[in-house]
Amino acid sequence: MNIGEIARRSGVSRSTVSYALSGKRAVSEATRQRIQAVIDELGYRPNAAARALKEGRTRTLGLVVPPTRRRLTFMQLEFVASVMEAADRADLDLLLSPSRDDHDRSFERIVGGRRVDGLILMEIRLDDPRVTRLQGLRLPFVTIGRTARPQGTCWIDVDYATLIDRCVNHLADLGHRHIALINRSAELIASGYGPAHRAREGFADAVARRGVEGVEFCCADDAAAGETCVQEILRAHPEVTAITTINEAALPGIQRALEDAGLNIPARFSVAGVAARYWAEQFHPQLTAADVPAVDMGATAVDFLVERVTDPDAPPRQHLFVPPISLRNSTGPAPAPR
Amino acid sequence: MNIGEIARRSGVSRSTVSYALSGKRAVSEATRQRIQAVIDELGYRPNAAARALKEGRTRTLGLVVPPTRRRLTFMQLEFVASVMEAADRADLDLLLSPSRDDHDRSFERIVGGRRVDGLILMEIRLDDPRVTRLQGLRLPFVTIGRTARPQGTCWIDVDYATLIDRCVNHLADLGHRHIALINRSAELIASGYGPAHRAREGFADAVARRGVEGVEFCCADDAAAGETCVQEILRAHPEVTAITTINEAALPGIQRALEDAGLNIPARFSVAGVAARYWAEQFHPQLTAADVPAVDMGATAVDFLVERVTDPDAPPRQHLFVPPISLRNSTGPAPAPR
DNA sequence: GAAAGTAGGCGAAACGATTCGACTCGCTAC
DNA sequence: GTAGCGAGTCGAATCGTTTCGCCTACTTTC
Repeated sequence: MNIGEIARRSGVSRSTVSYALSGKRAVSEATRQRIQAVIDELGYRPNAAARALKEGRTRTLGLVVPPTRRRLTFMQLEFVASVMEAADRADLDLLLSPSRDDHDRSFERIVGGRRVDGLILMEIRLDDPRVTRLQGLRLPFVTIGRTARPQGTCWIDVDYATLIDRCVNHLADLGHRHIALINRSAELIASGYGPAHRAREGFADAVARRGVEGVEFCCADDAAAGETCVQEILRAHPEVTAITTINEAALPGIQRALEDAGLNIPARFSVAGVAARYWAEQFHPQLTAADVPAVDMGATAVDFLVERVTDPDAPPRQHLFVPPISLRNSTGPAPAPR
Repeated sequence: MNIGEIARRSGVSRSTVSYALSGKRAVSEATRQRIQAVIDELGYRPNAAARALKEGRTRTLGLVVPPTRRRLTFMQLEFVASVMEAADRADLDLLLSPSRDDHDRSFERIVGGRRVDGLILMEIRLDDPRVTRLQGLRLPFVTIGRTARPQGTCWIDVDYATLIDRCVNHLADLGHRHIALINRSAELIASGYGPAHRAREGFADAVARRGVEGVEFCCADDAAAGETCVQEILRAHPEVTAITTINEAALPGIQRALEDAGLNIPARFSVAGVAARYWAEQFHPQLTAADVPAVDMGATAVDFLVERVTDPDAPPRQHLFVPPISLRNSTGPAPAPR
């Protein structure tokens, strides 16, 4: 069921069929219709491999996701889903690669075998081997998150520093004087994970500027860790009346620990974070949070990448998302000191 | 950077390079090493499109996931992740397609363009157009879930009927006499979604056999729906003392509504469900549930599919997962009637 | 009415791999 | 001494497209 068969049955040459399909040269309306009729009847679609070979492009994008030993966060999940749909809208296929490093098997397969026209990389570290690898290969890519020197590359990112700054300001405005930051895990920070570093910096700056006292805690990405982390905070820093966090996965545990400690939210304790909107709304009370626009981000990443694929010499585009804080029900005035 | 370049630089023909790489014919150790040295130096990897064209197979699997307007459940997410890793282990690439129907663009692209050697289909309906389409095309596939007549096809599924049966039995053993089933959404049931239908049947059979009273409620896949659903149950059926559910996403709302109604779990009310283990453990108290083995399922699906791709004439394999119920802290003896 | 242009079509050469048949050695067996 | 065989290699065909150059008619233009 190839183009030759279509050509034979419609009594024209293979090239005519090709031109009828692509429209790159004139084909008389009569033959075009004849060809189309045969194609419809036989349900022909050009073979992707042959086309890729000839054209030198695969019409496929790659999405490099972190291997799931560490579970995906809701934000990441939403992002993956939105990339999938954006690629679909652009009539591009999406190849998934679970890789953290440039030597991982699937990364090697996809990049070495030239299976994709461009790549979207998630979970970028400040110093990321995949980025340097791809730069050497002149394979277009967009990173979600920035490396330490992001000037020449194409990226989108969430401005965690500013978001945490806003959370701190919001809490300080409400009268809180002792605020804790629940960051991501210590390993993640040690591995140079940008958002965790930038949240840390934003927090330090904000508490300094507002003259409030801030303490930072690292916390693994799950509810149990969130629970023990809050217990630890309450024990070591009983003066703390508000928490801000970028650790989505810890939220259920944070909430539970506060509840168990009898600290009603928001009357006795406030929580303000950065999270996917859906996730923030699952909480009780619903979480005052900067809603990370994962869906927009996915669409933007695909847009940037497509642009880069079609015109590799265009200056790389970059976008920093700074979503506003949605005021919900988890923050309130600081309780009167006892 | 193609095989011809490698051949030129190592002073042999292209075919010799190919044989040196594949080992399908003898190549003297000396030339093999010479070729390998050139390859290592230049970092050559065979072009996937050319290879696919010649070999007639793409070394790629397709995973058809439901479009995300309706959000993926945790179980589905875990499944996708595990398929991704299993494919990677088998040295196969994974193409993602967000399609519900056989006419969806990406389904058409992937299937029509012969981009994959086989497909894994999620969210199978009892009567699914994609299945009939693929059967006509002789393209290997594995379904997650079964159609109404699954005899000739290759599938894996979770035995929701039996699991709900076990939940009901567990609750009945604890003395509960009025049990509610919180099923998935009414639309899903109307569209012929197997798990929801089979849960319904399993529930009906089990309550009949145990002689307890059962009521079934449909519920959309989110916390808010779960909350109102429980409120409705408590209003319309105040005699109910236990809930069983396959609706993962509703769990936070179920829990919250019971809490707000002052019904302590498990002292005053019991909940037993079917859920991803991680999700079940996030609850408070942790949920007594049949832990759906999403990771095993992903690996099995890939195994079955690979087997079918390599030997299309082998009888199609099938597997019904019946995970045991993990007793956690959300079920207890029925409260004494007031 | 010849030159020039255009619409419509065809054939063949790519793209980069794999694989089949054929060829040349050197060795063994009779 | 020659037939047979296996190891090692090469050339050419092939997979299914796209695209370039060329060719033929037919129209237009002066």
